[in-house]
Amino acid sequence: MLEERRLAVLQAIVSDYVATHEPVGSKALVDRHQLGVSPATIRNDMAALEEEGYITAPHTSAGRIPTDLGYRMFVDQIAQVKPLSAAERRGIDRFLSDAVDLDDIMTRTVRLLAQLTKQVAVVQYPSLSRSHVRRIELIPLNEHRLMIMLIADSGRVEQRIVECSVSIDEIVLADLRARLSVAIADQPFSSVPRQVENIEASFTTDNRPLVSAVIAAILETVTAKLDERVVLGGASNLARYNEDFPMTIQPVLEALEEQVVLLRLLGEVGTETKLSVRIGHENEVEGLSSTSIVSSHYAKESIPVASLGVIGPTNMDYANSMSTVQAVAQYVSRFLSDN
Amino acid sequence: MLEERRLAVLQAIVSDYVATHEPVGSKALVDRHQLGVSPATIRNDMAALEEEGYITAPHTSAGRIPTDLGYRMFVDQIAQVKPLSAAERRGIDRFLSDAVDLDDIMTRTVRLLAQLTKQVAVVQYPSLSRSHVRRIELIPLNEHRLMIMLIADSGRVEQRIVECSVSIDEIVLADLRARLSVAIADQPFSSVPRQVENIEASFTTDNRPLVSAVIAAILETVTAKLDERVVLGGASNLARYNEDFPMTIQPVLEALEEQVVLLRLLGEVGTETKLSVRIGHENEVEGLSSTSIVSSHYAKESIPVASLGVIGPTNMDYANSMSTVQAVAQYVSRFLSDN
DNA sequence: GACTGGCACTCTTCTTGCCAGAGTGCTAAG
DNA sequence: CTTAGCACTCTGGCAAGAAGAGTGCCAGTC
Repeated sequence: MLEERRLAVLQAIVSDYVATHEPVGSKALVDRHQLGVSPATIRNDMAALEEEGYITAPHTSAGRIPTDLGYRMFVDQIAQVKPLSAAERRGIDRFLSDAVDLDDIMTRTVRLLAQLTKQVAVVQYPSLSRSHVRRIELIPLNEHRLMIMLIADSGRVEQRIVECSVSIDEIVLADLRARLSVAIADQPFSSVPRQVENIEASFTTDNRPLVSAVIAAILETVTAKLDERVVLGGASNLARYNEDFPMTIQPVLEALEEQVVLLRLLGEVGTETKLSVRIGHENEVEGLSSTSIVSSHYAKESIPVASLGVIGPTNMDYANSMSTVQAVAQYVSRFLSDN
Repeated sequence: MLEERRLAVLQAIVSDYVATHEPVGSKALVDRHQLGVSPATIRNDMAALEEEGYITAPHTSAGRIPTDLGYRMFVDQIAQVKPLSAAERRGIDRFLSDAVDLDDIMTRTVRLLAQLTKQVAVVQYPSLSRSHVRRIELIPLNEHRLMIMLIADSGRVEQRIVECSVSIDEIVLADLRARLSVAIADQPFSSVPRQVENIEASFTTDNRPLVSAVIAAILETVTAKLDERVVLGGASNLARYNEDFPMTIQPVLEALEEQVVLLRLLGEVGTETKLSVRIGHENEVEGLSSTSIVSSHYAKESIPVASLGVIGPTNMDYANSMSTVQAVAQYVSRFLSDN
């Protein structure tokens, strides 16, 4: 009974604080929740909870606010994520189903997330390292320049322009394209370096400059750009939580501009757990120690290909964020797989 | 003499205010600038300037701050934009010359601008309406889907996926591509709708579904996406001017997320004046009435193709912003033309 | 006629002191 | 284990006063 009620108290504190963003006191708690005991009892529980590190008091005579640990406990406790309403699901469905291509899906997803959660949203493009090459094209642009296009089965397209000192021979190019196509089409991107390594040797030395330039560019693309792209949305929602953390908006904005940081935030794709919540200092990126990240993988044909999520203040509405992120991830997965 | 000194006073007020962001009084003015007259004289001039609407006093006994009109006068007065230092120019050159393709140029440019001006930077991709088609490709992806690629002479690439109910015949596709290529290659994008309108008729009815789907997609791309792309950078600089305008950051962030708004901000490309400054309420976008925009066209081979610029508080350092924007625009123009 | 010094006046901002309110911790009793 | 009561502490808001900054105006000077 005791343990049980303490948990209830913690939950009540978190949900009240999340709603009001103000320290919550013992009296307010018994008023707003049916706990069946008096404020004094709650106070004892609160003292215990504070002792254990789940909540803290900003000063002697304010109410309590949850610590990161308290949020963590709260989040872990919500084992079952509450499902979205039918209307919300329909909204998501409608909004995403108008998308015409991958770029469009990504843009719409990020808007959707930002709008539904009122937080900053981040969506990662399907990782090349988890995709297969669908097609490669070499398109001559002029005498000395050509464009390489790599199309992934996820719909993602990478292009790159190659400058070549010698003039480009269309026949050689077609030959090269054919060989490349045989070597890497339908292969995972991760195997591309291995697959192309012998191609250069099969051309005459005359054509080597062109071939090696192309291959170098391909290698660069598949290695450097492997996970690179992310889109960001809803930055204006940051302004709202200025109210609570006046100081912290700058580092957050800075971090958001760094793609690398964003990618780290979304975390490694491939762990089994789908929905992940990182609270406050649990994420090691400096400048974001007072923000929480709720993220999830999304998949194409049941294989996780990338992550998406939202970033907000630690006192955000976890229940809502978690269910929204999960639902959106599911819808995106379905759309990718259907295509 | 009288008129002349008033102008000097206005200039002094603007430059002091821009530097300190605090109302500037008569005493401070004579201390920091060699005006050769006493504070009392300055006060008379200030009263006159206030009368004419160039400056205003936040309250009875604070110094004066420039009005939008005052900034306007100040900006118009700086006819000759001061050139950047050699070191700065070298920095720009070095940073941009590493760019490998158009995307890269755009990304680097926006970073450069944000960094040099400490403001929010916006760069528009070369407008399709000012570009010519260099090449068109139709790439089959599978039985029912193909990708259209339109490559502009500016290096910009637009791609789009087309879904087709009938299965795609490679021979027809090659034929279509050839005809499209003849029709629109080296033509301005604006003429594409006219050039393709008769192509459909030259195919047998069997192939019409495919052909019309492709043509519809092309039309959509060249019309809807004509000026669409912009990149944004340095949003974290917004946080800094939170200090002065605590309330206004939210609408600004919101406006920045709307591409349409950004495009309107950068203004129509094609007017003769290169460097443009819009101050405060001079720009009609709501929510940005306390920001100024310094923008410039950039060109490819002397034909202006798009704009770039910075957005900042009205009390920004105009001299620096103007010279930086101008210099960066020149460099970008050179890079585009050299390629 | 243009400039200057002086002076009264007006505001803001900072500090101080004070009071009310909220919330706690503790103790003693049910 | 729970509850009521009470003393204690801390914040936040408000008012009053002092200091500082800057202006406007007037009378005098070059």
